[in-house]
Order: sequence, then C-alpha cells, then structure tokens
Amino acid sequence: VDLVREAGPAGVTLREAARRAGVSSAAPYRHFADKEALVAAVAEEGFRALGAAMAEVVRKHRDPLAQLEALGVAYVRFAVGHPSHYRVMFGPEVPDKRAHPGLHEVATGTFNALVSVIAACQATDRLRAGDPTELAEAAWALTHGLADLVIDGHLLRGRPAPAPSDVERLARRVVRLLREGLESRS
Amino acid sequence: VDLVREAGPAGVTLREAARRAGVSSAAPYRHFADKEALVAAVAEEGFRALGAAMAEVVRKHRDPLAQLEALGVAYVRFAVGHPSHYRVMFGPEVPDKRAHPGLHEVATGTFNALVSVIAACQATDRLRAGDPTELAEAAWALTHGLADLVIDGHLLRGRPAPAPSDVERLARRVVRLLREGLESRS
DNA sequence: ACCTGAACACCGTTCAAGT
DNA sequence: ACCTGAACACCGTTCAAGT
Repeated sequence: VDLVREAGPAGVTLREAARRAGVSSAAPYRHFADKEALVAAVAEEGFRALGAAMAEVVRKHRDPLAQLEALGVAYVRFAVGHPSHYRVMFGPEVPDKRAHPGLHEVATGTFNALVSVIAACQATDRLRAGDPTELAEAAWALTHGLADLVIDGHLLRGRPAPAPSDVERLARRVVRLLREGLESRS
Repeated sequence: VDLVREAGPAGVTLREAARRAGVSSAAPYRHFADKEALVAAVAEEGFRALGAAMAEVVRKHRDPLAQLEALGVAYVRFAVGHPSHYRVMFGPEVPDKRAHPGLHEVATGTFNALVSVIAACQATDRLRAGDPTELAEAAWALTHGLADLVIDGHLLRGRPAPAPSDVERLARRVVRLLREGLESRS
C-alpha cells in the first residue's frame, strides 16, 4: 500500500515489496501466488477504504437523495485523493476480479451500497421507478468516468494536483445533471 | 498497433516492437525518445480512429440530439471493440498527454467535436442552456466510465467478450438517462 | 512452515562503434 | 542518418537447498 502511494501502480513490484519487508526476492511467493495476487490484495484494501468513506457519507445524511449526491462527490474525492490506489483498483493489473474472491466480494459490496441508496430514493418517490441496479450502473459509470478523467488530467487540467474545492464543484455539478435525469418526472 | 491488439497494453514492449521490425533492440531509440513516446504514438492512432468513427456518426444523423445519443453509443462501442487500444489511450503509460503534442491535439479535437454537437442541441433548444463544455464533460465522463467498467468486466459480466448487442443496449439506456438530465426543462 | 541464493528469460536504456 | 552489440540495472518466477 505504501508502495502504490509512493511509486504509482507501475512502482508496485514484488522485489521492492520484498526489499521493504527485509526479505529475499523469492519470499513473497510463500504469501502470494504471483504478482497479480499481491496487487489484488492492495486493490482490496482500496475498496475497503472506499467503502468506509461511503458508509461515513450515508451516516451523515438522512435524506436518501442527499446521500446519493454526497456519495457521488465522495467517490470522486476518494479517487482523486488516492489516484494510484484507484488505478490499481480498476486497472488492467487485475484483469478479472472474480479470480480473487476477497477483492470481488468487497467490490460487489461497494456497488450494492449504492444500489440500496437508490432503492431508498425510489421508495420515497424521489427517483423514477425501474430496476435500481440499472440506475446504479449509470450513476457508477458517471462518477467513475469523472474520477478517471480527472486523474488522467483531461478535466481540471491544472495538473498534477487539482484543488479539492475544484474537484468538489465539478463532481457536484455533474452528479446533479444525472440526478435530474434520474428524477421522477413530475 | 498490432502489438497492443494482440498482447494488450502490458505487451507493448520496445524490444518486441523492434523484433517485429526486424531490427535491433536499440534501433527504436532513433525514432522514439523512449517507450512513453512509442505508446503515445499508438494512443494517437487510437484517437484518430475514434475521431473517424465519431465523424461517421455525425454524418449519419441530421438531428443534433440524435447525433449526441449516437455519439455516446459509438464511443462505448469503440472502446469495447478495441479494449487494449482504449486502455493505452487513457491509461497511466502516458501520464501527461501534453508532453506529446500530436496526441494532445487529436484528443482535444475529439472532445471539441462533442462540444460542437452539444452546442447545436442548445441552439435548437433541445438541451438546457449553459456552458456547452460543462455539459460535454458530463457526457464524456458518463460514456468513458461506462466503457471502462465494461472493459474491466464490472458491467455485463459475461466476460471476456460481451455481445455487441448487449453493449449497445446498455449504452443506449445509460446515455438516455443523462440526456434527460440535460434536456431543457419544459 | 518459511526463507535464501542462484538462476532463467525477460525488460528499458545507454553508448561506443560501425556503414 | 540509421543501425548493431554489448552492457547495466532492473523485472517476475522457479527451484533446490537450508532452518
């Protein structure tokens, strides 16, 4: 986890991890099947932190629609705040998360938390009816894309570190646009 | 370009490229400053192909709102159809596109094409007023996120190759949700 | 059970040297 | 101008051998 923060996704290396543990280059193979398994463990840790941030947001707001909007902003904030970690969570280093049960489970759980909030919005007639999973997919795609584009420097080009307030404003604006698309038509 | 298609982003290697060109491992350094420059050239080629696909879509539809929706679907279709290429276009291998003028220019041009279509929608009162660039950012984030999640196997988990018709349906549904958020309020 | 040391087949990159 | 050959400092991974 330190490695990915300090050296980026490309800097995560079995040999360097072993070095930091004060152990030989072959030792990691007693604990991880291969490099992908190591990276999967780092990604899992990232999803756990993201899940905690999201739970915190849900706890902080009572109105489900406010929760939904805050979730979107928090998601982007997390990604931009931990770009390397976020990259590892979604990058090609772990081509299929289902090969790593722990990772797959926590990633699925994160998504399900979003689905729940959306369902709560529907229950109070704040969002249109329909499969909440489908609405959640759209919401996830939007925030994920936003996060990725910011991390990549396509949005908010004041690279390398856009101000948190700018991120917040952008996220709030974009999330609101989608929310209006999801609202129950009056 | 062949390499990225056959071996994925991780398979793009200066030495292998040299091998395919029937040339020594050091020869590429006469043509590219380093590996990043090589990858940037591949990414640029990808943006050019994406731009061509988008121009084709615009040509095919007269109504700007129809163009916008078709652009979203075409974007996702391109990404899912050329996942490795797409990854290289947005991945961490090229950390800052501005370091590669050709790449930066064609990427910017692609985005501007989207802005134009959105402005056309606004001109005919089909979309809400406001900075078209800001609406384009939201639209881009949505389709980019959708593409990324599908490529990563988070959506349409019938991996590794989701049926084109499923991609189409998903993209159309999600794009429509955002479009309704962007519409001029009646 | 956990680790080491050495080895193998790869990288990206540099640099003198060739034509 | 373009390329080669050899070298350097790195990888991931394996495997016999040690405790």
